[in-house]
Amino acid sequence: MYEKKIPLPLECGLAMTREILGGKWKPNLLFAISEGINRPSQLHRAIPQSTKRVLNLQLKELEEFEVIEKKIYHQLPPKVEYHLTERGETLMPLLRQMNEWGDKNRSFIKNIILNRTKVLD
Amino acid sequence: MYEKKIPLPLECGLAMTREILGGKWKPNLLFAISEGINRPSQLHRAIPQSTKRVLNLQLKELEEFEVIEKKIYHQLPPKVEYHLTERGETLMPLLRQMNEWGDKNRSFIKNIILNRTKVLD
DNA sequence: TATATAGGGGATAAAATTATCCCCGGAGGA
DNA sequence: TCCTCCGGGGATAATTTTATCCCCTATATA
Repeated sequence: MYEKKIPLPLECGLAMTREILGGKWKPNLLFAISEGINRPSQLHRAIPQSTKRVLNLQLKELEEFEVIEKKIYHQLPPKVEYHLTERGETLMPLLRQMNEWGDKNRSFIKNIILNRTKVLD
Repeated sequence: MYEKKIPLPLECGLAMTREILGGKWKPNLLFAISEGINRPSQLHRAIPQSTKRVLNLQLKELEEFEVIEKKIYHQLPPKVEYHLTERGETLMPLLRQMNEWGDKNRSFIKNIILNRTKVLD
């Protein structure tokens, strides 16, 4: 695991939340898991822009902070499931709000992004 | 401005919100501005872990997405104020929730972070 | 035998974000 | 004259995060 050289401010609530939800795919993973997409391969299919590898890394971090838990079925073929913990459930209202805000403002943001380069020529 | 090589998924609400709030100091800036800390120098004093430079960059991005607006008083010495736009106001519930969640879970997260290295020896 | 599925990770490259350094103009005070 | 404050930014380094590549076990199926 990567060890930060610049420590994060442990007194700041915003920084704490950022530490948990800051990963690029973490909100999507949590959302998907909350919707019953629990197995690694399913999650990868649900988020195909990412990679197995990256998703595994982010899942591991979510697990480290006990926001999700990993159930390993010792079978062959192997089976693994991720589920939200109680702590993880408390994040869902936040995630839903994020998703809503993004949806409501999408077209506006989209325009700004798409027009950035076009304005210059 | 940096131009992304990997485009962000414009269809995803979560990604949209991340695009706006993802910067390291953006939540803190918005929070501070909402509390009446409006001038650049004040903001820097409020967030001394960061730098004028970095704060300026992040403020500019927040401005680009019309989450804050910049009022320039053409005076000497110069005076500048940032204020939330209506769009920016709609982010505040989200930011407050982030802050609360982080506060409530701080001690737990703190322990995990602080014990990471200690466990190994 | 070859390919697909399930699960996984080490090593390294690339991308993206932050930080640092040092400079600018102009006003005011010691 | 020197230092402080207000505002700002270019250039570049450093840090941090993601992505890519390729390999692993084992079962099942064409």
